[in-house]
Amino acid sequence: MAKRAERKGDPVKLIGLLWRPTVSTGRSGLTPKLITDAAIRVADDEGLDAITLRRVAEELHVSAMTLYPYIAGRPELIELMLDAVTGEVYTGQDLPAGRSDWRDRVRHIVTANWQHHLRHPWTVDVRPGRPVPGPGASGKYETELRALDGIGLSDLEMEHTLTSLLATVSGLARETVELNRAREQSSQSDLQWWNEISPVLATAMAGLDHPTAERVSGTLGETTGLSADPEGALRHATEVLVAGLAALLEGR
Amino acid sequence: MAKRAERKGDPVKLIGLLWRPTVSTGRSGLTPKLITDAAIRVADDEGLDAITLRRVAEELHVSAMTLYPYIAGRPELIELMLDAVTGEVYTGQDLPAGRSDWRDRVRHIVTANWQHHLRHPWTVDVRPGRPVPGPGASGKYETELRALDGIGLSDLEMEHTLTSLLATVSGLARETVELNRAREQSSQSDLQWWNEISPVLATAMAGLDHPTAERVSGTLGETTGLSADPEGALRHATEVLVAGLAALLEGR
DNA sequence: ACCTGAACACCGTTCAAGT
DNA sequence: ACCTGAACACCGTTCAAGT
Repeated sequence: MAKRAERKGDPVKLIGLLWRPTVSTGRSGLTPKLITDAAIRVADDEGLDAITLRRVAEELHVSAMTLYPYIAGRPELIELMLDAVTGEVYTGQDLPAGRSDWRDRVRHIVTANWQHHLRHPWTVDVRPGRPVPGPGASGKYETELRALDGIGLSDLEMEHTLTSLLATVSGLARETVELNRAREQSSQSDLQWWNEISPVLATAMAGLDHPTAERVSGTLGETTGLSADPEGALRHATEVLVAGLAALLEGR
Repeated sequence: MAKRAERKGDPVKLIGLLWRPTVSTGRSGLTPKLITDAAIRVADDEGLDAITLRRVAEELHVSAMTLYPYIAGRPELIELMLDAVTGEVYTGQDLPAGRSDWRDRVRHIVTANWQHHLRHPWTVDVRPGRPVPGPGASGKYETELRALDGIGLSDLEMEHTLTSLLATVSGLARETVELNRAREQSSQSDLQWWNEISPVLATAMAGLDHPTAERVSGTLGETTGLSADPEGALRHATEVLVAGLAALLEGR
């Protein structure tokens, strides 16, 4: 486990794999791309923890050690997986830059990234590192910056807006994904869960007074039926961001 | 690894541990709190991956198996660690609700949480699950909601504002933390790193045209000397949020 | 009654041995 | 030249054995 995190990996080698994924080096017919696609299937179904070289190799009917010459190691494989799905965030739908109103372009970036994380839940579990740009991430970055270009923001403001926007989306997607996982694992709705917890919690918290928290989470539960509402938070955050950018641009 | 994620853990037991951490069950003198504090020291220095029961037990001069009766298991220990540091986000500084301008209260929440994540970098690596409220998280939630109370937002808007705000901070802190880790591990500055990568990358990307991305990351590099700037993105996002909330409130 | 050693079923990765 | 089995140094957790 500790060992996993320690190996550094060679960025130059990774770039080669990212940009030339169909070059085969062996006689088994394997390519980085074939391995990556198989791994994405496994991760979509079983989560990032299921991505072990033994498990992916099994999927491809080879031994785990066969994979090493093609993908260098586990961290590199995950980078390859991430870049592959990142490149598909806008496939099958129109590009954000196509919308005439910049507000709609911002909203489109938000929903496309949200759907992307829910389609590939493991993406919220991947630790970011020093970004080594692959074709997928590069193309997405260009697509999204274009949607923010020409509306009156400076280059730096465009970069900061996009970076923070994507951090908000992925942070809230992470909460949603893990909540869904918890719901599945316990096969309990939020209400059932709460009913099991609350008597114990009431005893534990006896004497403590958190009036604001009680009022607000009471309202949340009554309005949404949920104990936490990251998706609602994202809708709200998107509109606040749009209003804030508009105010910023108007003041010029 | 897969096994780690699979064990569910008993929430009722966890609540007991969270709220009565100094109850000792054995003759070794250990308590959940002592174990938790030792684990936090290890994690602050060596990261979340270093939190193995063997490693924590070594710190306390007992065997790994001794810990089980006190902390139930690794996932529960991490929850205990997280709640403990969460309770200290505002210790040693004034509470956000003390500021007279709500804008300053929002900014205070942002900086306190940012510093918290940088002080305990492992916090950005903990997977959120179904939240089991401990004393630390409950107190912080009350503190932060109070800072947003009475400025004209509905209960639901307060909740959504806080949730999205914290997701943005932790998402950007996560990027910063992992960037710092990568910089330490490679002992390379962003510039050195870039000089090693860019010739290989230029060859790989030959023929591809990403004019907006090139222009914007060029500006970012020239202005900040960095290849990525999550901290700047947070400053920008905070001001946009404040402006957006102000616009929302004015329209009423 | 509490503590712990050995054991189980996993990991990523290396390296020598097979084909 | 490519593929792979055994081995190494780890995990979390269980359970029977020790004190």
